[in-house]
Amino acid sequence: MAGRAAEPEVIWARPERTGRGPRPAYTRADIAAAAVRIADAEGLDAVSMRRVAAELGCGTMSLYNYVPRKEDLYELMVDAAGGEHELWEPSGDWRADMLRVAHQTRALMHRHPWLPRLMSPVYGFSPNALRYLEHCLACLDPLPEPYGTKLELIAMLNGIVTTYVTNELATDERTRSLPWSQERENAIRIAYLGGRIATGEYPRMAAAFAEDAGPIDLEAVFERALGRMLDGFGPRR
Amino acid sequence: MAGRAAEPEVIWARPERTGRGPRPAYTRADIAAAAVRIADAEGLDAVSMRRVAAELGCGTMSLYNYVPRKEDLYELMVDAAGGEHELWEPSGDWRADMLRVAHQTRALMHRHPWLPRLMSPVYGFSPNALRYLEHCLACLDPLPEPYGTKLELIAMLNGIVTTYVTNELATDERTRSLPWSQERENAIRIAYLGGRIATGEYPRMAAAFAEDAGPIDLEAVFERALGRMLDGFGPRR
DNA sequence: TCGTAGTTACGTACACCGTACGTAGTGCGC
DNA sequence: GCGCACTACGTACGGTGTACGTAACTACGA
Repeated sequence: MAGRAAEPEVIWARPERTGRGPRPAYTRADIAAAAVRIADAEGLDAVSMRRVAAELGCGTMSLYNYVPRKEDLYELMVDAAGGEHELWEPSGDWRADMLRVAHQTRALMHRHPWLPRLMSPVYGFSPNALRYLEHCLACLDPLPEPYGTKLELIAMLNGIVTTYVTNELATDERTRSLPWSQERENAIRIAYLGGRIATGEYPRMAAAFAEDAGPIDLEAVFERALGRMLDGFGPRR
Repeated sequence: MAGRAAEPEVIWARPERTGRGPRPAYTRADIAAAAVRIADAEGLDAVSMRRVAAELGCGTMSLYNYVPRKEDLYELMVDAAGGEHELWEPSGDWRADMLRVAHQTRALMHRHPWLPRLMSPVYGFSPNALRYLEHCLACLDPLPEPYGTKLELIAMLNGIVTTYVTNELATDERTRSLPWSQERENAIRIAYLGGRIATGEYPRMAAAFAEDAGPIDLEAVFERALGRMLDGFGPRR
């Protein structure tokens, strides 16, 4: 009694099972899986404590025995998704390996479109985050730089992937979600933008739109961004 | 009657004033300013339709005359913050100018810590976003690349700034928010991480932490990231 | 072996959220 | 001057996170 002590600790620091009392009906993995299932099928906003509890088949407040705050539920989800990273024996070519990491992360985020929104702090040292980091560092073994630099590289890689995938997803979303037909939405946008540009206040924007290099290949843009970033590291040039 | 047509359009495409009926009591700028004031003082989560209406001194539902959905309120906020960008006559050195842009954006985000969270799609063509883009393009005039490449550069710059500031803010937040004293929180984290590392499963992570190059200088990390990114562009090397 | 303390489970309740809808009043364009 | 499009705003609905109280259960210390 006397108020259960609120625990600010990282969820990974508290043991999943303490030994006292009846054995918990679910594991953290169960809970994470349920939340991920909902988020995949109905979007992140559908993930509420009530909904997850219903998916598990337990009372809403029972969830709070496993997850002190909703934020921690999110951490469980991110970790579960991170577990889908398949790791491999480093090839010896750190550049190729890091490109492969980036593409895998991108695929992961496309499979779980809610991931980017939950990844604001680069990584929270969840079990699978540690596995992932260790793997990246292993891939970077051939790179003659201190670990500090390697961690910077990894952070930057994750940042770029997150940024680009977020953009891709936003574009997808925009074209899919509204039944006001994409053409109508686009027409409105173009009309507005065209009107703005026609004022002559933005000559370079006008030129950029006039340039019109056909439909932009987002995949290629992603590739170029990665390449340029990795060029910034590597053996002293 | 017959249901007011829900309007999916971008808020910037609808005129602020139509001419008919009583003149609106507030301008979009008033509303944006109120929301920004609240977000700055009490955090983004304190920005609710009710709260903003109260700040303005009007009824909650009156806000919906100006802003069809809450999401549009966010757009107003982002645009208002974007208006704080001070633009200058390009120096002729595009690299220096872009660094200056980056630092200014970073400062802006530190002044308005809620900004990164609202900037998921790189930019939504709000009035101030257009001003900003045009200015960046002007700074990039000396760079002999097509506009497509320049836009990629700008997107990447914004992405990196957002990523790094998000990290900085998360760190700040973590150290500030909880009165459980930062030492306690840190101690728990270190203990957990140390325990994990001690298992020997993560030898490179262990080495990375052992490297211990003193307290990390986030500012310097930011600078290096920018430099490396800009190196990826520039005259053919 | 047996209390008892620490857990699990979960229903109820509260304060808050976004916003659909209806109604009343206002002032411009025809 | 009429009518209509607009502003203003109160009420209400279905949702949210979660504090708190209670009952059942089990592993440990005596």
